[in-house]
Amino acid sequence: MEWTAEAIEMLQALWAEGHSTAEIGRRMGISKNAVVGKAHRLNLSARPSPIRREDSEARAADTPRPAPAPRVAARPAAAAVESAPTPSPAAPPPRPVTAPPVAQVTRPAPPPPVVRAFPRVGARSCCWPIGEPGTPDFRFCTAEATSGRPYCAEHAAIAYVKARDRREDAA
DNA sequence: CCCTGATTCGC
DNA sequence: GCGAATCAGG
Repeated sequence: MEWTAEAIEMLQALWAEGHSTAEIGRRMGISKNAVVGKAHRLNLSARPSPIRREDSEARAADTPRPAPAPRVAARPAAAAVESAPTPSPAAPPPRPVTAPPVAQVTRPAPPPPVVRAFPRVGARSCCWPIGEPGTPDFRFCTAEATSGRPYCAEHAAIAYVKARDRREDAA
């Protein structure tokens, strides 16, 4: 693979659009390894990795436990329905009266409702890039994005390809 | 087995 | 520098 300036820009553009490395590879006709390798070399490796490579033995001795990870539940509406915890049909365990008297003094403050009032989720502009990123005439598509998609209908058709058989397309 | 990204290492 | 092989997790 000859990494021309154009190729690198395309890689960065697709990378910035959030495509997977394999997807970028497909769109550019190269392997995902090439994409990952180049991205790594370009120091733009910033995508959330599914895995964590760290030796667990070295840090086993001193586990500082930096943060208790206060599970901030965001996402108000979407995709929160199906993961609802099943309420146990059995009766709730009666609190034994022998509970330590000072145990419940410090009640954790109830988390404030994280209801972000989204301005309008369904009516944003298409974010399909027009032109070469970094050049003065670079802009984004001004059409209205379809609901739930970052692109307008026209560009969504280009951006989203059929799940199978997407070996090559309009790149 | 499909996917994901990360790292290694011969070239 | 490159990327296939490999690793590691979902």
